[in-house]
Amino acid sequence: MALRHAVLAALLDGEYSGYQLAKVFDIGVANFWHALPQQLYLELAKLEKEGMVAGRQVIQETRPNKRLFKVTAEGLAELTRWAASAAKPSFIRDDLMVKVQAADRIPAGPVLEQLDERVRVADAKIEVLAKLLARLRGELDEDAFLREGEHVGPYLTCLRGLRFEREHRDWCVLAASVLRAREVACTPAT
Amino acid sequence: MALRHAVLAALLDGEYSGYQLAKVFDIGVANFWHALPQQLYLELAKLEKEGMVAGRQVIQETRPNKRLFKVTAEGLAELTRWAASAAKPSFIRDDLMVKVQAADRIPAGPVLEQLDERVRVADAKIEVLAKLLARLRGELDEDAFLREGEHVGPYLTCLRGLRFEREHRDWCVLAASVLRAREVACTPAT
DNA sequence: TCAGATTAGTCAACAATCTGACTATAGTCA
DNA sequence: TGACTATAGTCAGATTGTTGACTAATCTGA
Repeated sequence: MALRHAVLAALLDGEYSGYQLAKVFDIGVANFWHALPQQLYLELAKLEKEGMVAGRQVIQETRPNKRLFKVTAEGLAELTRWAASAAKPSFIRDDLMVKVQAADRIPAGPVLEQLDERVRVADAKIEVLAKLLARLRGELDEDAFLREGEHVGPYLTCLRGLRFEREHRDWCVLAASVLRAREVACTPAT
Repeated sequence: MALRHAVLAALLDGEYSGYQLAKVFDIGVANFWHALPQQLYLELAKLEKEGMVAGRQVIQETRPNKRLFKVTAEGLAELTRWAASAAKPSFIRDDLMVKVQAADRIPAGPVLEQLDERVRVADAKIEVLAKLLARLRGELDEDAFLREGEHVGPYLTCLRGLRFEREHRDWCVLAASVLRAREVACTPAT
């Protein structure tokens, strides 16, 4: 039950509507906690009922109205309490790695295509994250920001996301080249 | 519904009982697909009912009896079919990253302790994975194994696991040192 | 002007996962 | 002898997460 805490942590950045939160989640928080918009709306509703977040209606003329949420003192207390309790070990789920695990027993072709596609997706993600980090840093260089910048938390987690994507990308390139070389070695007639 | 495929991929290695599979999962497959023993037993039962795996009873005298499972032709076909369908994007869940995200708004002390603990856990995991890779490699060096070795799939996925752990470790060290430096800078009286 | 995208959000049904307790037998160590 | 660990596996119940459809307004481009 840590989605609630991921939501609270994301809302520390400022006031967001459910819709905006979904966007923010997708580029930032999704690096360590993936969630669908539906989950977020539901979780925000629960958190509001429990007094962890406070919502306020914003009437808009050119857009549908929305409700902005911010973390209450109680929400911050809950986050603090939770942060002090033991963390569960991290875990990854990755279909593609399952496929690579089996790649020397099943046709490698489709897996190779998916590895290539992943490289493209990772490259795009790397670009987005690099830009986001530059924006968070502002005028400062990385060392200075880590020493003195505001909101170093989101910066650190995005940095982890960036490094993860780079590693992931490099591994996909390696795996694809290894499997490709072996495919050629096995079926020289193709 | 990819746990079934992770189980099939793991069983390609050889015949395992549910209990053994749980062990194998924990060190190898858990790098990209985490599952509890209960899930595995359940999934094996389902897969057997559908003819994807075949179980055979092994009577033991010094241990409780067990059932060993292997992938059937039908199971391999299902795995092949699935491997050719589109992979979902990978996702991570990590409590500790959520805590770091919030670390500049809540007391950082407990988070720092957990980061240190993570470094220890990651170091242990790195050692286990390095040994596992050396065992899989046998006499060959890495390049040679990737070119000619048998079962390159599990090798590649373990390699990804090792790299992930190293990155994770390094990031935890960085995050802890950044947060620690800032804590000292903020509260010089402590 | 009409289709499609964007903003903003909701709901129900279903599938997957986790928690925690449970049964057994055999081996080890003090 | 009694406690603890390892092997081997099962079950029910609760929580979480996913799928897919739905409402409704406005804005954008062909």
